[in-house]
Amino acid sequence: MNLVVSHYQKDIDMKNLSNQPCLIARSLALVGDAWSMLIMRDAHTGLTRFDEFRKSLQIAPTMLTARLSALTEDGLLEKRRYSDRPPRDEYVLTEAGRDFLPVLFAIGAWGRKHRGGGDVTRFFDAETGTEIDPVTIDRETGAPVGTRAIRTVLPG
Amino acid sequence: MNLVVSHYQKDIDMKNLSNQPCLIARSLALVGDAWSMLIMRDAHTGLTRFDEFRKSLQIAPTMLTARLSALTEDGLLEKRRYSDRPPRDEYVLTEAGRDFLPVLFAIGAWGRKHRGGGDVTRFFDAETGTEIDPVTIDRETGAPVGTRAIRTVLPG
DNA sequence: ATCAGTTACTATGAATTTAGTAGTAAGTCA
DNA sequence: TGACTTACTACTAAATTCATAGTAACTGAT
Repeated sequence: MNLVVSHYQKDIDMKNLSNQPCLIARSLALVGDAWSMLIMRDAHTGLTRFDEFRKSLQIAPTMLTARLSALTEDGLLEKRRYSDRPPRDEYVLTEAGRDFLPVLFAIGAWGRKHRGGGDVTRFFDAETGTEIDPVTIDRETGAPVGTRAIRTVLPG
Repeated sequence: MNLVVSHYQKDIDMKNLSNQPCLIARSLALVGDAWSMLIMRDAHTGLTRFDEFRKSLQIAPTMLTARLSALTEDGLLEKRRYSDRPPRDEYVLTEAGRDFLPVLFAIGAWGRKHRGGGDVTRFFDAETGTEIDPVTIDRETGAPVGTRAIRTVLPG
């Protein structure tokens, strides 16, 4: 009985982030936890295999299975067979997964400014050799986000 | 006893994201969960009071207390008394909190591209009236993140 | 003076999620 | 044959999250 009620609520629940008009909430429904973000980070550094993620993150295998499945289901990763015998799959970034990189860099830029210091991992442009300093701007005006007033328009 | 052990582990744990060299991990130690991100989103839309957040997010009060305390402790929000009688506090963004906006917009931009459709909340530049289209670029080269090869340099 | 209403919480216990360890399936390699 | 690899699943314990109810300290209306 409880299960029925709970299941019903889950389907129509206003809190279900995926159905909200706010795109931030919708995105967070998929990657709104640290493990998923860190898996995306590692995928961007080239990791593809279960054990690579497990060793890098020191994550429990049950959690890793759950997150990789969810990210695959949600279209950020793709499961690809790299060996038939023994059967082995790896997880590679999809286009949506690759598009997630700016989010990671924006988070990293915030961390550099507000949680920097000590030994940190740094990123350089491979062509110019300069350190990457990510800024999020509005493509239209070129103004960095946060430097101008914003008008929010709700749907409906 | 359990408390002592658990506290000790928390301080030296290699998994403690706050002490990692990766700035993404360090940041996620503070805001690596959906509630914290959504609170930051709401704070940016002008919400400051406990009940405003609670009603907007439909979050359990225990959770909200915990998140607001953590965000305050971590320097993204500041607790400010707005009434002495009765004693009432509100939570306002600090500079670090305000600097978090680009992260939210980067997440929203990803959502618009990959989870868009239906009714969505939109943002416009108050001056020009054009819709904001966030892009994260490297300040030095001007190249959007993800369009060029990156060299990662680990510390040590 | 009393009583409903507001705001910002805390208390409590149940439900759910996460964590950690061990074990398994399907192989390969020496 | 036996050790090793890889990608998991099973299982239990621990921790977190959730929902609901209740409390503290008022204000403002009758």
